[in-house]
Formats: sequence, structure tokens, C-alpha cells
Amino acid sequence: MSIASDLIRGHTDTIILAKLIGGDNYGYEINKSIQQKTGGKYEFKEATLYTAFRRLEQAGYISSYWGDEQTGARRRYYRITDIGRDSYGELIRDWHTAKEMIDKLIETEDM
Amino acid sequence: MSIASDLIRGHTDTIILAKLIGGDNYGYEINKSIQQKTGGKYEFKEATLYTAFRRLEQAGYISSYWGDEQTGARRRYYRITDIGRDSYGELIRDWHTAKEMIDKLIETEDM
DNA sequence: AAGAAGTACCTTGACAGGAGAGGTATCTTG
DNA sequence: CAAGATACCTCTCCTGTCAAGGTACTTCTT
Repeated sequence: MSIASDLIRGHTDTIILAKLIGGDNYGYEINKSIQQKTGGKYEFKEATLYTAFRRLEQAGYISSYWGDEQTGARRRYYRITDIGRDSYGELIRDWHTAKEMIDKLIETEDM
Repeated sequence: MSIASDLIRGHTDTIILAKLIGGDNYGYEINKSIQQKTGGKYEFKEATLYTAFRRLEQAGYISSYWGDEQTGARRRYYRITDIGRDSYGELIRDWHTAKEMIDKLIETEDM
């Protein structure tokens, strides 16, 4: 991983929720798809990912259930809830605001 | 303040360095200018600001000196160093990369 | 003259999120 | 059979933010 995680911090939940809007999914797969989408530039640390799931479930943004795999490792699937969708929408709006703000603040005027 | 600080976290140092590229400055002024530039939407908490100064100075990115105010409260001015400038350039590049990445990760494909 | 509000700095302690390091269990492949 | 992939988990530490407190001087208001 090459990009400072502090820049992603604060987007962990949004990234997970976004992924779950595309359908129920489980941790390992979510992480793999992020890795793929970023061309290997980013992926969650497992501890980060699983603590995020706990946090989101406790907040009521997602719910979970065990898959019924007949073979291979068991999978815990996550599904986004209605309030999870609401929260996602807000987070996206926040991101657009923040993005503009940061751009305004970190580029120098005189140089 | 209306925007979640977790979204700004990770940019604190960059914002300060950017400001100092425009010339030496002191904490209170820097914060006021941020407040103004964002139309009141953002400003650092004092504790955050001053710990950031300590951090940046310890890292050698900035240096500080006391102003010679004849009247009013004393001011500690900060100046960006050469390696501070280098670091700033890198941080800006990181931001552009991260911005693209986040955009890619938080927008849903199928909705 | 007293008090509030503004300027300007600082520190301590708590908290939250990220992540290193460790663990479990199953299946596939050489 | 060992190694590696799949898939989950937790404990503990680190770092950055921030609430809450403080100091000291000046200006404005009553």
C-alpha cells in the first residue's frame, strides 16, 4: 500500500456502504474488490475492516448473516439497511463539500 | 463547524504548510484565515492546531520564533523549512491520488 | 473603574479509529 | 503432507483530535 491511510480515514465506512449498495457482500470479497479497483494501491487492513463492520452494525447501518457455504471457509455476509442508505447519501454529500474545501485550503495562492 | 473533522484529518499538516508557503504566520491568524476562506464552515480546534505545530516543528518541516510585538498578545511565528516544502509537494501529490481513489471507491456503479 | 470580549498562547487527559501481531478453520495444489 | 489461499476474529498499542481547563494583555462597553 502506498497511500497514507490518514487520507482514507473517515472514508472507511463510506467505502463499505457504497460496496454494499451494489448488493450483499462479505469482508474478504469487499477487500479484494477494493484492491482490484485501485490497481493494488489500496486495501483495508483486516483489523480495520472488521472493526468497521462491528461499528456499522452497532450503528444499525448494516446487518449480517452467515452464508450457507457447503464447502470452503464460512462467510459472514453484510446487507445495508435503510438508515445505512440514508447515512451513505449524507456521507457522499459531506465528501463533496470536504473535497472542495480541502482543495481550496491546500493549494497556495502565490506560487 | 458543520463538516466532520475525520474528513479533514490527514490534511491538517498540509493546510498549515500551504498557508506558510504564503509567508511566515502565526497560529491565531492562520486559523482565522481558514475560517474566512471556508466561509465559517471550518476552523481548527486550538488544541489540534497547536499540537500540529509541535509535530511539524519536531519533524523539521517548520521553525518558529517569537514576534516582537510592542503591544498586545505575543505571537509565535512559524516559517516553513526546505524539507517542509518538499513534504508539502509530496502531500499535494498524495492528495490528488487519494481524491481520485476515493471518488472511485465511494460512488456506486449500479444505482 | 469594572467587566466582557477579543487577541494569542499553552497543556492535560480522554477518546476513537487504524493497524501490527497474533489466532482459528477449511480447502486446494504441488 | 506442507504451503498457500480463503475467510474469519481479537487484543493491544499508537496517533491525532478535542473538550476543558489555564495564562496574559488590550480594547470596548457600561
